[in-house]
Amino acid sequence: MSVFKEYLSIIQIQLEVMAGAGELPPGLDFGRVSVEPPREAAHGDVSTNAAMVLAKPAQTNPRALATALAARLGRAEGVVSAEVAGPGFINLRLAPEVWRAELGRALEARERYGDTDHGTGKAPVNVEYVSANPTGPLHVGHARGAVIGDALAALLEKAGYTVLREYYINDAGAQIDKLAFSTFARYLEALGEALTEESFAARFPGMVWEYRGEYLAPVGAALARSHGAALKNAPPETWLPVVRDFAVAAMMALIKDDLAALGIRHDVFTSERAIVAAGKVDEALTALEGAGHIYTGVLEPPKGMVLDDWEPRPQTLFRATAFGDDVDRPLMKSDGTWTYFAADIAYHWDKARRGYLDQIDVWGADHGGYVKRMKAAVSAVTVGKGALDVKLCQLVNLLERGQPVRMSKRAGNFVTLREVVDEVGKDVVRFMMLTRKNDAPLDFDLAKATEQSLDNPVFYVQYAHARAYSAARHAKEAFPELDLSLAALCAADLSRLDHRGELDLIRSIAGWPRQVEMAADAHEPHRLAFYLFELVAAFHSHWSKGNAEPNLRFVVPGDRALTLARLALARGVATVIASGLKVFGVAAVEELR
RNA sequence: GACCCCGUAGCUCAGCUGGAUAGAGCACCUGCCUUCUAAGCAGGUGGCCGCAGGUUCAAAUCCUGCCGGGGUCGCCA
Repeated sequence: MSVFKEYLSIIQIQLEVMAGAGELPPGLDFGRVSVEPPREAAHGDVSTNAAMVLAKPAQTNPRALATALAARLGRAEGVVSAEVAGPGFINLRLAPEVWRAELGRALEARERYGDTDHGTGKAPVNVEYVSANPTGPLHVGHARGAVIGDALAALLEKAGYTVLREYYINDAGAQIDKLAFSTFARYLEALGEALTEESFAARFPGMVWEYRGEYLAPVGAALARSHGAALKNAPPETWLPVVRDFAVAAMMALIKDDLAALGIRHDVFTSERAIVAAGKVDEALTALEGAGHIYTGVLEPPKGMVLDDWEPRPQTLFRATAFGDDVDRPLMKSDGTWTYFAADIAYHWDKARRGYLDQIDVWGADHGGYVKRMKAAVSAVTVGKGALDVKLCQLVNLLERGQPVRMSKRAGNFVTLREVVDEVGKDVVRFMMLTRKNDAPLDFDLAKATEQSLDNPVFYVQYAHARAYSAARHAKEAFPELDLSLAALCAADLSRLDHRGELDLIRSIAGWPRQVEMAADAHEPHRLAFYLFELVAAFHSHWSKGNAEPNLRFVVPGDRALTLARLALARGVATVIASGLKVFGVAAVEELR
């Protein structure tokens, strides 16, 4: 339990007492009462809005209620002072022991510090991310969704939720046929029959050679090795299913390798084709039909757009408008096969049926137009019990010293995720992807990402972690026999930490559990990056005070007890950094090179 | 035309489930290395929070309407 939650509960108890004494009407809802650090540190340690949110329902004025409550809180354990301020805030100043005790808890918890039971007992959460089409290697845009999804999953787990990480393989549809044809071209090439764009078009009328990248060459060669020339002169009907499966398997292997290089893992890979083949689309849609959410109708063309080939046509439609969407959405193509949306409904229905009513999808921003209908669908298939949150990831602008790196997927020379990871390392890629909120565009400068300076937040944070351990190494020189085990640090006399900068640092550390909870509630892992940045800045700042005032250094020759206490503080900072970096999947190093 | 995202310091962005005097980095200016890592720190300059209304004790935050940038728009995935 964080310090803030602890005092929230103390405040609630005092409010109950006041209600019992007739000072407040019975049955008030304390749900909006919050306890947080005041914006200005000068105002105190923790602040509550209790009087302001309860004044109206209690039919009193905020300052009067605040005064009465503050009088009681002033007598609570650990409270040094309780003051009414502004329109009715109550600012509490807590005894240093309260904060020092929290530092002790952080040390004992180690990387698990900040873990909460916030999500314990709640519905398990399904986080779906990456879900790139298996038609080629991942590029940097995919990396963003991958990292955000992975970090969000870890964050939710830290907050006590049960989480399943899932990847939806879009292995059905026209794109996959194009992949198969493109692979077949490479197969012919491997057999000595290199195609040109013209000969490809002549041989496969109506099909374009979509995926021209070199990465399919080894797949074509492997196909030639395993099937020889057997497919060479067969008609497409014969080889298509074979090549399709072969190519998809090869692409998924490629993608999983790319993900592994980034340290991303999934618990479950679900195939779109398997969903369709298992009849789940029919099942899901039958359920929707039974509920009256499906009908045959004619859609209006979108206004303000020119669509030459628009023909009004009766279609099978999902009544998405009943669930907040703008128009009803088609489920069946004119050739009688399901639309992508229909399969996706079945997929989300399947997730819900597996027990995941709480679903999160991480998508690229180009899918923004799809959000409402999918939320509508989840709402419909779960009969209102489920909820879908969609995190849209904006573009990543890849830069090299401020200049855009050209990316052209068509020419087949787009910058792959693998290239970027090889150049700057997975930790850097991961952290950088989390330094912006998902719906803001992200500039990713390859040169800055490897710089060791304040420009590079990854370095700045890791540097602080390394510094904390560096202090311990130096302490070993001053006190060769000093026991620096975690147990010894936990047993340190923390009351020696009484400098303002030290107490500020402890308060920052103590804010970590609250940050985790807020970030988890908002489904926004990037918030932790900003918090870590602030914590680390405070640490560097305090550290540097030792330059001018040697008595503030972490290692104080001649005072082993003080040194031990300060090393405990440094370790506390390192603990929170490690705890945060673990959520991000980034290594916390003890030494920089 | 509709829908979604964005608009905060010269630049890149936090803050947005309403709270006190709106923050950080970069850039620019001024300081600090016989030193536990100066790979850093301290200070300064810099704001009609896109515009206009509304709700509220309280609005950068919520609502409405505009303006500007991006994305998407039946049988692509």
